[in-house]
Amino acid sequence: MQPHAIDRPSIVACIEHSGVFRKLAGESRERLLTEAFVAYADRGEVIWFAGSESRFSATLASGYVKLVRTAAQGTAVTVDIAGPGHTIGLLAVVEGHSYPLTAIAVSPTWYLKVPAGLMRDLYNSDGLLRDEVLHTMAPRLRRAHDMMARLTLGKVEQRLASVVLLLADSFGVRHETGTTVAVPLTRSDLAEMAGTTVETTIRVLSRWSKQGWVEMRRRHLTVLQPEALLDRNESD
Amino acid sequence: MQPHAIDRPSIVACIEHSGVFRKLAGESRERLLTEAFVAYADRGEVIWFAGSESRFSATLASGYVKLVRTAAQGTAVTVDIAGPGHTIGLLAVVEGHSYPLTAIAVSPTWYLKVPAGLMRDLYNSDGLLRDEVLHTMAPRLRRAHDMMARLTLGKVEQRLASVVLLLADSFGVRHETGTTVAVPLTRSDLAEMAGTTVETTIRVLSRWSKQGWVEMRRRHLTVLQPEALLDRNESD
DNA sequence: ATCCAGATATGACCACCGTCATAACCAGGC
DNA sequence: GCCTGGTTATGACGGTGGTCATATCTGGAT
Repeated sequence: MQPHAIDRPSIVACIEHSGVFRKLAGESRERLLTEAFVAYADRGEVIWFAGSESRFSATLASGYVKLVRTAAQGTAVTVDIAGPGHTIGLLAVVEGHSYPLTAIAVSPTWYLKVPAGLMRDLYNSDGLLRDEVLHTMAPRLRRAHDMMARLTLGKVEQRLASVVLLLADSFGVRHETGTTVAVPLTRSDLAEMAGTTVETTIRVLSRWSKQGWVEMRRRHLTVLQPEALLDRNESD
Repeated sequence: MQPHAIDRPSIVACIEHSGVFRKLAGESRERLLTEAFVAYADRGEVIWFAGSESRFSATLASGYVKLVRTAAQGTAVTVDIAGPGHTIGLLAVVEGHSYPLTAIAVSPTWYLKVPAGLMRDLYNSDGLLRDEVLHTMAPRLRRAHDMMARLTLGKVEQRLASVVLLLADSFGVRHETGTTVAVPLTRSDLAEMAGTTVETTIRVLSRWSKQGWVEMRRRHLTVLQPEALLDRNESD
């Protein structure tokens, strides 16, 4: 059907690639296998809206999801990105709150849908899972603080450099010439993350492109000289 | 000695006011009482530096602490503020990492110093404590995402309004005329949080003051008309 | 094939705000 | 008392980057 869509993964495959569920065994694993199910979201599709009741968590098997905060006027800010192996909506489900952020697929995405009730049971009964949950939260909090710092301080070009480097670091595929960001993000997405406009983002990126620091194709970004981008942060 | 310093609290008092330790009982509580100890930090004193090995967590009894990220050039950004009852350094200690942020007291502060070894023992043995840790992390992550969004989007005045409202919300003391922020923050501190300069912060605040929206004394800020500040976010 | 929406690209204008300079003010130390 | 360092305050100037306008390019749908 969808030319770019990867084949539907099995539940076992979802579990095996997941940071949170991988080590799970015994009855917990059994329940996951029977009560959780695989779902699909197309590019641009909303998996859940901020403010809605949390009914399930999503463990990504393939594809990428952006977590967006929408302000009153409609302006949106992407505060985090999740990729294969990551689980989103975990805190909301465990704590019984509504989702704080809107989750939108940025590429065709297969994921494991774990109902809230099941997730809460597993969390309460399985000590191992609790540890794993904490271990996934810690880096996210650190990343959030990190980005906060980078976003507040400095000029737009530095902020964009930070965003691009973070993306290359978190979701980069390395090859001889450089590192390609695996997430198919538009300039508009990047702008949302760096807190600037599409126009400025385009301007900065094409400047970098002319310098030979990055290479761009539609929705694809390759970092050729990360040092050059790093320099953009230090200077000034 | 210090005229502004509040009297040294007892260990029991620290535990009772703490979100994390309050419910602790039995052996866990015993160990806390014998192995943890009360410490003091003066205004401006560094409790720990980012990057240093995490040797203890700090549970605040009185006073306020800012958590700061320092960039390469020396510019600092305040990413979070902790008040009485809050525990900081928890994740670093439990996960065995070094502190990700620098902790600086913004007012005379009494706190409970819990050694890393003890904290890890308690965390591993006491299921209740694990839950509490997660419950303290969740709002912090949400707050971080919230601030990220507010900081990226919009003009400086809006960002400052967000910061001030958040402070009034988290640490405000309400009385007839308005809400006073209990944390003794300088304009420079506010600037660090909003990602702007001291000068701009002063200009904006004195504009608000002339409008009668806020009232200022040295290191003290009272919000008189929160709606007016909220409007600053919506408009434009 | 054609059409269309979304993505990419570039230019002109000017408001906002960061930088620098200068000064008054306040608290604490001696 | 005086002096010192931190905080608050205000003005002038210039550049960054947001806004608007316009145009081309690409991929997917029919």
